[in-house]
Amino acid sequence: MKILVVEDEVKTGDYIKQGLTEAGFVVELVRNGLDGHHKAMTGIFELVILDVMLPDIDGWKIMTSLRESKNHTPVLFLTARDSVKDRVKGLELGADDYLVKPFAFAELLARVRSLVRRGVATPSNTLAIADLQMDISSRIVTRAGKSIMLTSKEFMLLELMVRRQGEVLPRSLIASQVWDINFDSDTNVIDVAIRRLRAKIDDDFSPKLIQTIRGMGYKISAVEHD
Amino acid sequence: MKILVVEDEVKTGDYIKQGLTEAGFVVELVRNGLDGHHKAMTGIFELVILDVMLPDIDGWKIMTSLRESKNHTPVLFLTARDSVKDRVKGLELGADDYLVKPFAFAELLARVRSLVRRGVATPSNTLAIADLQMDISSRIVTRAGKSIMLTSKEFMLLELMVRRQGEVLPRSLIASQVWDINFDSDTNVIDVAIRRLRAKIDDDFSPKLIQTIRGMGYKISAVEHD
DNA sequence: AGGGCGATTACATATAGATTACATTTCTGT
DNA sequence: ACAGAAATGTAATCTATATGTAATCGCCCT
Repeated sequence: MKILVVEDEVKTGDYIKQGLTEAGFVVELVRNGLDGHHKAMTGIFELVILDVMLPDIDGWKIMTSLRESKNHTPVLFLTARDSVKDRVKGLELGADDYLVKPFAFAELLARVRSLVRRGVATPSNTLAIADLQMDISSRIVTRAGKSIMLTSKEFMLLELMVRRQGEVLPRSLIASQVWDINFDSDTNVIDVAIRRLRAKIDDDFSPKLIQTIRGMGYKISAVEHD
Repeated sequence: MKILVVEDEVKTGDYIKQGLTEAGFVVELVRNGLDGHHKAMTGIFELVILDVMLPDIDGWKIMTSLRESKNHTPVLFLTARDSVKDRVKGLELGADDYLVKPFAFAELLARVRSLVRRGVATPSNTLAIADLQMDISSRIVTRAGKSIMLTSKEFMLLELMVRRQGEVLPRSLIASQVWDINFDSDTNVIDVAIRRLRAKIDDDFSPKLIQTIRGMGYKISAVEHD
């Protein structure tokens, strides 16, 4: 659930980042159009929040360029007050929604949620695998009926794995989705995080959900392999 | 809770906003139909006050569109003259009330209060969680039968949390719903407010209702976790 | 058997939130 | 209009803990 925010105003950017992070998203904040464009093109984001007014490349160009290269990541525009033209223009270029500054956070969150939901198949806000259940909005995780408290990182990690259950997730993928993108490879945060997660959800009595695929990464699945 | 006012006449708009703010509501004022419509659609408002006569999209259209997309936020119309046709039209479209301009502010306030209290989400005007009860209109809160006096901010905060019990509410969301904070992330008003609320409703004897979800926000729920 | 990968553990540190005291603003009653 | 009280916001300090780092262990695998 990664969101890219391209915003040059420091305060606004920080505000958005913090808020969305609290709401459970992984947020990457970039303060200029060039980097923004570059990052957006990688396509690993589920949503791009784009300020129209940027010092270098403006929001429209990024948007246009994105769509030209068949990138259909939902885009939410931030426009200045009193520029109805801008909003119309944005929607014509293929933006999915817009927001007029200044805005209340609740409003941003509402829009983000609706855009993200549209993109991904999340009918309800609960995920499950075997006897493990996770409710995204209340952040309650249960295994065999017993409720489990997870920390923020643990929760994000588990959410990612359950969303893509059955797949083997390379460390690099996990790193880019749960941690910040530029990641020095000589760290073992992920291993440690997995360890901590296992300690909480895979006790000795039930079948192990998290498997290690040596040399490849980690996988979560209901059936145990040898 | 939050009220959206869509009104193009500057003077009237400011007047309404100021009055309602003084009456303890959080008010968002928008001066054209396009933005008004857009904002109303987010559904974060408890009431929408709509001027019928707007330069771009008129009030009826906004209303209709809102109802078409299953948005049942109460709507209060402001009409220019007392034409029975208009009144009927409005009510047919699903408006909840109307007011003829010019009006005395006291009158507006009375209607607003009655609409807000019987909001869709609250068939009765009491909310409850575990052994805590809150009567919205009389503003009486009791825990285990014992009545508790809350200040205005405390009440709004609790009301928000109880209305969305079980959900984790990010600080920024709380800020935008209970305070009129938009871009001021470096304040700890919310933490302090929570502290004060806890002191009143979560004593040492009964199970704690308000939980802190580190890095995420706060949540109110009947069941305690470890 | 040994090289490499992952598991495990202990530790350091950064940070979020709790708490408290104080300042300021708003309300109330005369 | 004023004084005093109550509510609310600000700031500083304290505390708990989430998370990252690094060092060591263990065990597959060819």
